[in-house]
Amino acid sequence: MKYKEYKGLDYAAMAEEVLAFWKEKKIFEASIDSRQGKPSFTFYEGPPSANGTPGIHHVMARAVKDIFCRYKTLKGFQVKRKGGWDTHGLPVELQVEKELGITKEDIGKKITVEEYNTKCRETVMKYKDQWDELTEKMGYWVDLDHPYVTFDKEYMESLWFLLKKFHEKDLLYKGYTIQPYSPAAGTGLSSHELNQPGTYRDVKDTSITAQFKLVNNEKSLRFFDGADELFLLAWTTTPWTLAANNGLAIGEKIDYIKVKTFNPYTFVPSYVILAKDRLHYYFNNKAKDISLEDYNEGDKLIPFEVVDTFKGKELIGLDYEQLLPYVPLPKPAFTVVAGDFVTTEDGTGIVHISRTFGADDYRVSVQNDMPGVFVEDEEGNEVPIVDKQGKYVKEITDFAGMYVKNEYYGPEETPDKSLDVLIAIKLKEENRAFKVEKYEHSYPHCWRTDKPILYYPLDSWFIKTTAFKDRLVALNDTINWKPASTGTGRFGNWLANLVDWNLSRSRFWGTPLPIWVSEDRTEQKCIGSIVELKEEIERSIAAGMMEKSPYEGKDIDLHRPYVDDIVLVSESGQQMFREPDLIDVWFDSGAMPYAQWHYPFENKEVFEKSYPADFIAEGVDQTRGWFFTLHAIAGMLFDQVAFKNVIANGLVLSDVGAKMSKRLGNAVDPFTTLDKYGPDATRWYMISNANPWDNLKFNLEGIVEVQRKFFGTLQNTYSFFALYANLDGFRYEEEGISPEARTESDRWIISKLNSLMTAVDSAYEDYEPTRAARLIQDFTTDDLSNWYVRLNRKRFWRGEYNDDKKSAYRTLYACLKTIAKLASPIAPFYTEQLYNNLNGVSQNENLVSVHLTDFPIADAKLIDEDLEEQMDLAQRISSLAHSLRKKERIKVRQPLSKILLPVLNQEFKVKVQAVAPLILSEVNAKAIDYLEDASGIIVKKIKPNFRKLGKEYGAKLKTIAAKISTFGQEDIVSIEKNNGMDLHLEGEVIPLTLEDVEILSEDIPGWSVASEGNLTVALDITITEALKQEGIARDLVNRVQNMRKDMGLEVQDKIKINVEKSNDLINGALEVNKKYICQETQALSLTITDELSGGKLLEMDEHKLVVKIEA
RNA sequence: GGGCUUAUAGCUCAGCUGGUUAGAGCGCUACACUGAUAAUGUAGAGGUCCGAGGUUCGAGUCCCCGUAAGCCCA
Repeated sequence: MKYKEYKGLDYAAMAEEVLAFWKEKKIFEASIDSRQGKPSFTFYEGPPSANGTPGIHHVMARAVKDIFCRYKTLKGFQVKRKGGWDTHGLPVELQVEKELGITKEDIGKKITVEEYNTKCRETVMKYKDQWDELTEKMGYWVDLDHPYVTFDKEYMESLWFLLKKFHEKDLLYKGYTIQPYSPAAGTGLSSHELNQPGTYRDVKDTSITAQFKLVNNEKSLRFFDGADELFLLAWTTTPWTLAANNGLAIGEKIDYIKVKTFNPYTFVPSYVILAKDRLHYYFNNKAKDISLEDYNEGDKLIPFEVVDTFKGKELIGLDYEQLLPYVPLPKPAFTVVAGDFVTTEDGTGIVHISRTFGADDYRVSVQNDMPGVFVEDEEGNEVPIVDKQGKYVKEITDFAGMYVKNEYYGPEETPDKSLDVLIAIKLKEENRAFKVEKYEHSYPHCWRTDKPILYYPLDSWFIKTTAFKDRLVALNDTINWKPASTGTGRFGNWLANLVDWNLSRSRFWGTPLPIWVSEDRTEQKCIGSIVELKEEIERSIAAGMMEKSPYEGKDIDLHRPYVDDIVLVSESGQQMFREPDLIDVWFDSGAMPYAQWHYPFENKEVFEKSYPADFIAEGVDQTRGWFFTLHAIAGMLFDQVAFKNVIANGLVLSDVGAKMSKRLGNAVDPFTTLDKYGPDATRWYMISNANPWDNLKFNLEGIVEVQRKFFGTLQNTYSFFALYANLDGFRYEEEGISPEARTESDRWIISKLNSLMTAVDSAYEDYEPTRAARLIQDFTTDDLSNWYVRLNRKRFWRGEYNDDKKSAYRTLYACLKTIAKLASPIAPFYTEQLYNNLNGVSQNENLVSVHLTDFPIADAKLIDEDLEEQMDLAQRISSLAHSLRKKERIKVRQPLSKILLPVLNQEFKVKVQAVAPLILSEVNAKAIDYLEDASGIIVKKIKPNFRKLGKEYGAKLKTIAAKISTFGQEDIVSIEKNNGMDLHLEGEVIPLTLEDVEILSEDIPGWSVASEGNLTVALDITITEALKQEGIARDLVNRVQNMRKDMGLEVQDKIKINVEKSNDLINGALEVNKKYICQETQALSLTITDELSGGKLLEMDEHKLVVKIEA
């Protein structure tokens, strides 16, 4: 059996083969089964939605997931991973509506809810095949045969179970949110509906800048400062909300001013407060020089004087009087609070807050506990001061029954003066209006009725997440976030500013809220299982509430419309109807740890074993989505984290850093990419190029580079091994020399390899895949290929199959096999092939797949740091010598007699001596001449040790450094001899030790030198006759080798060389180096003849030579 | 508007707790090597480390204020 040899490698085709192999041998299954009984490592798959096609960023996200599942498998864990599908939600509904050419309006009219939902169910899996194909092709191992599907009855039953738990704990309650609402249509609008083109229109509304009168008390004393009355100016384009004002918001960092002026309508002298930046808008600059005394009532120009300036922060907590006191409110209403939404782009920099009619307003009111303006309706329910038709309630006595927008009136009924205008007049009369004007702005309109919408409080069900805020924060602190900043920053801040989770959605395709409420709304029932639902239906039928169950004669389906038809009976015997909302789809996905196992109805043990997750990974855009809902449900119901480690990966952008989108046409198709470059290079590129949490500027050239640089080099190295191993019949059978007894370079690469194992292991362990990939890549290209193989090539193809050769094979074999294992989580296909190519011949591991192996464990005995350091020296010295050759224009093939190397200490010399043969062969020189200190020809340089001196002397460092730089050779010698020196500086004595300075050799007089850091190298460039001849011999070897290749000879084929007699130098060179030439070229003989016919004329520098080769 | 992240060579990225010539790969140019060869080595060109302040003997690194880009929230 031979190691497989390749002529070029098609990575994509290779991946196909490996894929077929995995399938046939069921390797994925085996990777789990073989870990039976071992500790489990739990991974949760965040469910994708299959109603869209997968993109290249999914390859990224899934590569990250796959890497750690594979790694943990290698580490001996059993890693079960269930696939899943997210199936509910608005995107599905929208797609169905698009396909059917209908709108939400038509549901229940042109199409029944049942038909609609059936269509949703079909549509949501539309691209499942593509997703499965991508999963398979990219090598993402996840159980696709038993996925969880969020629309499954069992899955939804688990959701109901969880919702009931929230309900039992009194954490599920009904409140309201401020939503776009169309009074004309009598319905709320989704943000999606609001984003339809044409919704926002420019309209002219009456805007009012109102004067809110500050209460003069201890808190506000500093601002009054002599004023009788002091007003905060706040601007609104919806004056009808002023009657519902409950607070004023300012920007903490904004500068505000107090201005002495006159009210333009009542001419009353007034003090007003507004943002400094807005002064020019409210006061005419032409009036700035007019004195307040010169003002006469009715003057067009109103004088003003800025009398005070302060930061917004100082205004927080001030009390003011209610502007339109129709409905009284308790404190802390009518207080100044901070709002992060306040700007000075328009208005006064002070914003009127109405908890019932604005989303920002609602939020800031809740944060500051400010109540909103509500009244009671006939049934005793709290309602806002505008009813659902858009009319003021009776409590607003002056305007009761008026529509708040003139557009809501019928064509004949529209009053001349709109409510906004009437309010403006009222405020002007009361000296409470500072400016009234028509203002043109963009305002959303209802797409059904064309009339303006209101922001209005609508019923919503909430989960009381705020009750668990502290606990959720504390639990989050125990989670290992990658990157950490997402956990502390983005996610941490989100938790710190947590508001209750709004669960309600007014939709059709989703999990219905399992809450039934009695007619008088005093009784509630939350259903937590199918069994319970069935029992309640029975009870209801028995009580005569329903004639028959909607499920009679068919399977239970918890979707709409069936649940809507269920009328239950309350304890007191009332009818109970289901709350019409669906729940937020994020609850679906956040509940997957439980629902994927149909917990608690089935699989209790499985669930308990796999909870919480050890690891999850998704895009950072999931912070407020999946990451949060997982965390909230786990924290609130189970007092647990849902996941212990999480990678929040960044986005995949186009090569110029723009967002990829199908619309812009810059989206990269994952399938063509995988087909063209293969999955390994694609994955390796994505992981090695940048950390997954950084955004990736996706560049196909980057994949090409990875393919060439990493996979090409690795494949070359393997091919090299395979070529010679096959020739020599190496099969890893014979006992070789133990690793400890091998050559320097063998021991060095083995040491490096063992260091690599530890480093890569800890990189994976720390969830740093990029670090792991780069470590493996650097080892492969730099250490293994460019140094070890290059320097040891001859050992593989020259001479007998002896111990040294066997050692070389064993060493290279071990390196390649270990790389296969270390890299297998990232590049599962190529490494599989590499592993099986190696192990398939040697059979020294009884396994059929790299993915069934154990992660390599470093042998500390084989790590030799001194040796690694020595080799580092060898590399640096060689590199310097090469640069000298370059400078002197002497090619490497020309041997030189010696390298000169200054040695400042014996330790250094010993290290270099250990690797001297390598250096000599690398730079083609005969010897190293160590220039000892004593030789006296080395010129030294001294540098202060800034790090050490800086700590000790601080500011004096500058003068010390200046002094040191003046030192000559004698000073340096003296410091070395006396282990230091006392520096005399401005009367001070500074004891300088050897550690305080760095001494290095700089120059060797009379030689051409090269220096780098503390290394200096010189080259003896005298070329003797013997050296010259040797150079000629090497030139000939080179030419002959080329001719052999041109003739198509195999490596092991023997030849005869005939050379035509030339000048003495060349003839001599050939004679002297005959043996060498023959050995290098597999020649049986080298004959010099007087005349040679049919030979080839070779040009070697200035020499010419006729040569003929016979096979 | 708020929160978070990023900004270093033409491109993609390193640069640990602050330490004195800021690195690598790719690309470009030149030279070399040669039975791994569509590989490889050496060298060269290429940098206001996004900008302005500050702390410090010393700042790519720490602090502050900006600018630009991205994401989430509003």
